[in-house]
Amino acid sequence: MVELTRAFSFSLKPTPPYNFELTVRKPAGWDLFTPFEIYQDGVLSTALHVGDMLVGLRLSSMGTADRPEVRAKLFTERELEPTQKRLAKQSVSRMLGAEDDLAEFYAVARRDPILRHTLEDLSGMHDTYSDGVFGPALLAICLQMAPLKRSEAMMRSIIEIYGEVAEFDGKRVSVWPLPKRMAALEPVELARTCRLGYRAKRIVELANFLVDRGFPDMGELAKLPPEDAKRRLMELPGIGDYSADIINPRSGFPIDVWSVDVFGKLFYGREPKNARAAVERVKAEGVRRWGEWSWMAFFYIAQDLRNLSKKLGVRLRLQ
DNA sequence: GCGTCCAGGTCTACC
DNA sequence: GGTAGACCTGGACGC
Repeated sequence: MVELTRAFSFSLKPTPPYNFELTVRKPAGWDLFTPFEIYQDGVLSTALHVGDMLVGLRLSSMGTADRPEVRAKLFTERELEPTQKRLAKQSVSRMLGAEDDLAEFYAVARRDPILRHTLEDLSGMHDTYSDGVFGPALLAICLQMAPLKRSEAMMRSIIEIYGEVAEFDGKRVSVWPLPKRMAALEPVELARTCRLGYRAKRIVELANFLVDRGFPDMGELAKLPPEDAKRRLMELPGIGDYSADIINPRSGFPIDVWSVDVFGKLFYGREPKNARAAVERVKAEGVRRWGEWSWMAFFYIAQDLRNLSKKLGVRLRLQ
């Protein structure tokens, strides 16, 4: 456990519309940074690594979706220099999607027969990002070839056994481990302790790749053309087309055997008979329809399945 | 209770 | 360059 006793506060003025609650607590249950974060009375207590530094974060909203203001208190083990504080504030702003302008996507969505329904429910929901690729990559690997329940169990085990616990503001929050911690493990041990099966070997190889060769963080990846960022991500051990689409910031259309049913039904009115065989076809149709906004379309639809089922009169498989 | 199937993919050997 | 087959595990399902 790491006690984070130093703190500084700041506020962010995100680009409106910005709905704080929808952004930090996604309707489909996607975590902001860790499954162990705590949301109570409009306040999110979470923790993460910024670079190699463990930080705690207390987030709340002081504004509205149209005039947003996010109050943040950042906790660290040691006092930060002014420059470090400025960089940390920039990182938090980027990770919360505070600088992303939704206007162009919303213009596309309002004209789209499927997406327009999601705007009624999710207006102001921004996509969020982690700092490094290791956490999202672990998530993607745990999602491979497993029911969601089992994927969640694997992720929780990794964090509980090998992650760090941040203690700050009277709370304890467990976070994803850093690559250097996982690189030192024996795959057999990791597989046994976290019930990871063949994924353990891939995770250790991935950790060693990141430690030995380095890799751009999410901010650097976001500056690359999306196809270049995806190519870089697919160089990582255990990361293929689907996983790269999950990790790639602001890009991708990650169709798998679950989402192929959902989007098959939305596009063609029925679930494909052979889900695996239909992945490429459904993915191509999504990219054809939504182009550069494919990821945002996927993101908004995935968060709104229950409402879309009612509004469109189709039965969509929930997550 | 037991056997079989398959799930929010990726990698490798083989052609 | 394309593709079948292997890969951990555990819940669901049929019998």
